[in-house]
Amino acid sequence: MNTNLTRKEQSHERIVEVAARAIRRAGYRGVGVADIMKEAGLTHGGFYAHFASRDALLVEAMQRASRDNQAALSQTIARRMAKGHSRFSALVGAYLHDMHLERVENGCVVAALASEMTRQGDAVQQEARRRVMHLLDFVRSALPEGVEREQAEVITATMVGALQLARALGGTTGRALLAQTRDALIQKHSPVPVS
Amino acid sequence: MNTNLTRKEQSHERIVEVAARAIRRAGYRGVGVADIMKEAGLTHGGFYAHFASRDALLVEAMQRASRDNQAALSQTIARRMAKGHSRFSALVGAYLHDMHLERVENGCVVAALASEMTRQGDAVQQEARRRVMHLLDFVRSALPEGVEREQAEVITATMVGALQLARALGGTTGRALLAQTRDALIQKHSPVPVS
DNA sequence: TGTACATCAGTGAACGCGCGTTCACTGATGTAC
DNA sequence: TGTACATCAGTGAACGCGCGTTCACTGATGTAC
Repeated sequence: MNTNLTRKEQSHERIVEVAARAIRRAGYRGVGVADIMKEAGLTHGGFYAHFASRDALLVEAMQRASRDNQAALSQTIARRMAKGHSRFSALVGAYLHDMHLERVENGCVVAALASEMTRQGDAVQQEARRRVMHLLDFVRSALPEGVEREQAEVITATMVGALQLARALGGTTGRALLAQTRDALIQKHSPVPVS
Repeated sequence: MNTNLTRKEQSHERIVEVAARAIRRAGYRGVGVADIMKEAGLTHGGFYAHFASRDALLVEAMQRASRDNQAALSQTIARRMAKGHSRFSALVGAYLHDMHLERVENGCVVAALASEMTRQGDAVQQEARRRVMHLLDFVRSALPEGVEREQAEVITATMVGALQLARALGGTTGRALLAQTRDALIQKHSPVPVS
């Protein structure tokens, strides 16, 4: 943790970090202000010295969740590329990894919250749009040569949908759906078509 | 409405119907028991003469939403097939219709609630799994000849994900993502490959 | 056909609980001289 | 270096509100004779 930060800035960071995990685990409405503050080692009264409202925290938490997740994905992708994977198959393998079935709180914020996004206040919805756009950019930048840029939208939809359905199904069925989707995406967009 | 039903059964049906729309519009936690009863023309006190708990209503509401939506989809698909579409392109066109961007409350219950499913009580989660399985069956039964049955999982994931992302993005961007996904799915699984 | 009673379906007040937000206060940290 | 004071960051009680659930009661419907 950066020690150049004020005592208050450190608390702020801690609250946002806790919230970034909490909203992915429990949903936008799943965890209260008091719980988040407690998990950050504080009491709930101080909350409004840090944020204008609960929604303001949600906005920062989404940014943080998105940043952390894409950093983690980038690392995994780099590792896989070092082992000989293409950038694209590394992305698909990392995003649709079995680990993300259980560990929702460390995963993609879009997949964790997609169906709730349209039901939030204006500020949260606006940030949600940005997070979706950002995910689209991330996928777009990993597309193989020769694949139309617009395919990023379809691929992202497929990955987000697959992760959600696999989580909802759970168990063996869920893992099978995830594996099926991984294979289909990688095969379809592999540089050398199998025909 | 079936007149063979008791007065009480008619009320029950009405409550479930209202709830089936409410959960898709506002999420599992978005509408209270009192609101639902009011919209059904009743007062909240009578609720527990109809359901053991709020969760019990959610289970019935999901079944109802699923049934209603698949009936509507089937009709639309039949109309499109009569105009010369293949069953599969009729399904994709119906499911990913622009209309469903706004009209969440009449749309697919899985797309409306996917990311919230893992956060519900046991009974609701179990019913959610059934709804996902049912949607997979529905898509599977519309696959073109020669397409592997397992592709239903990938196609369903793509459609559910696309609808959610398009809703979250909203406006022109959302409609573009939806159109892109429609085209890609229909082209990929068209009986005569364009190559 | 009419009367007396039982059952049914729904009413509305109330309870307990949790939540977002506010606020007067406290102890720690930083600053001026 | 030490003292006096201001500012900062956080505390914890309290408020208002909405929600799921319970329950004693009421008016309507059905049934027995």
